[in-house]
Amino acid sequence: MNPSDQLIAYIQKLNPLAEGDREQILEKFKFRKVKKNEFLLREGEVCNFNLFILKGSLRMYMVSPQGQELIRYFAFENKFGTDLTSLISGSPSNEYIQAIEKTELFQISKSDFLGLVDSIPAINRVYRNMLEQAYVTSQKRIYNFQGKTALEKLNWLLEYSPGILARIPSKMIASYLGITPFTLSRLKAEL
Amino acid sequence: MNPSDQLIAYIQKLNPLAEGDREQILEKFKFRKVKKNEFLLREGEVCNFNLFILKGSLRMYMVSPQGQELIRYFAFENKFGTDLTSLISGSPSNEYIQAIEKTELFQISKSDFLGLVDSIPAINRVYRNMLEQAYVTSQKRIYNFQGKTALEKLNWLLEYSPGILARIPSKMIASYLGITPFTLSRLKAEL
DNA sequence: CAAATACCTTGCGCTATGGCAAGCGTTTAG
DNA sequence: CTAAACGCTTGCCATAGCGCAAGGTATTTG
Repeated sequence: MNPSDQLIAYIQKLNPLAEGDREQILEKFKFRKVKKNEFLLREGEVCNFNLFILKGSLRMYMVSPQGQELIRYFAFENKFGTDLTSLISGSPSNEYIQAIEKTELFQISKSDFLGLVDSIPAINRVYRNMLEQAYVTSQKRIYNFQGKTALEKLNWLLEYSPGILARIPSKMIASYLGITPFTLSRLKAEL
Repeated sequence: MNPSDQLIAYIQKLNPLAEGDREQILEKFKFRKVKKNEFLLREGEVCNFNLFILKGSLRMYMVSPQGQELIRYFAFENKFGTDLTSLISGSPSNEYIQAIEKTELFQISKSDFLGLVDSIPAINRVYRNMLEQAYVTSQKRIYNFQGKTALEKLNWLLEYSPGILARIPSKMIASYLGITPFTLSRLKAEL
């Protein structure tokens, strides 16, 4: 499937498009290839774009005062990704967004995106869905990590995202789970 | 300050009210007193209301499959509180909402609230603020708990919510922090 | 292709936190 | 007002997970 069809298919799963919407939408989304480890956003920058991932994966993370990377989210193909907090507020981001693999994506500026949100009902629905999902996802993460052992957290991750261990460096999985790479390595040995 | 003024003051801090808005708003919010430990929502029920707390406090929590209570949020005076996930989706809640203290609040039905969101700009702003805050709060919680020790989590809580230890049972604080009451008790002894 | 780099694993000892039991103080309810 | 219930503390022991160091493997880069 070509990139444009992939995006349109995603949108149409949420809401049908009216005559002419397709062109209006595709006009604003810019295709972009990013290399492995390339940054799309760095701490301190204002996030003024939204991304739709076609192929590959990104990670969103912050760096703690002690210099430790804390991963908040892995974004794979057919997901929108951005730093919502910075996007909404217009304030500088606390996060980095970085490609984990060689990645292909569509990028749209904040103003173009918000324009489409207002003018095209299907995109309005996409945005609402993003906000709701973002909230629900973070709630789930809180509830599933609360007082859980490393093994329980790992099992939870593997359940809703099987195969992730083979795709993403263990180091990053550990950071996402809030455990050390050592502990993760030992757990994997017992699976 | 009387309850009506308290609510109106809260709203006006976000956005000014137009002529006649006050009456329209107050008409829809019902004053309600709840006893300590009284439930406002139970797991399995659909959350079709929004609450504004005038006095007292609520807790939102879920019960894990192992029967453990996991507290997500404490809501104090001058805060809106609801189960956003259930409210938005219309699906049954995974949470309980319970009064921690004797509490006075305003309750508004989902439909009345969404009506005001559409008809009164200031309320629209209130809702947007709720959504953004909800998301930002949960992000903060994730980042501040990730790989942190019990003491670090406690210090973080005390910083943004000093005095909470004197007001809320330790048991609940422990549940919120994801540690055992025993550990919390020991930490308090060292503060 | 080779050297350098990054990543993963594993062993060892240590510490923080959990689990449990007992005792105390305070709140609740008849 | 009293008994029961509940919540908090504290001691003791068990253990999960961390920190560090060393060695092996894979990946990157020139």
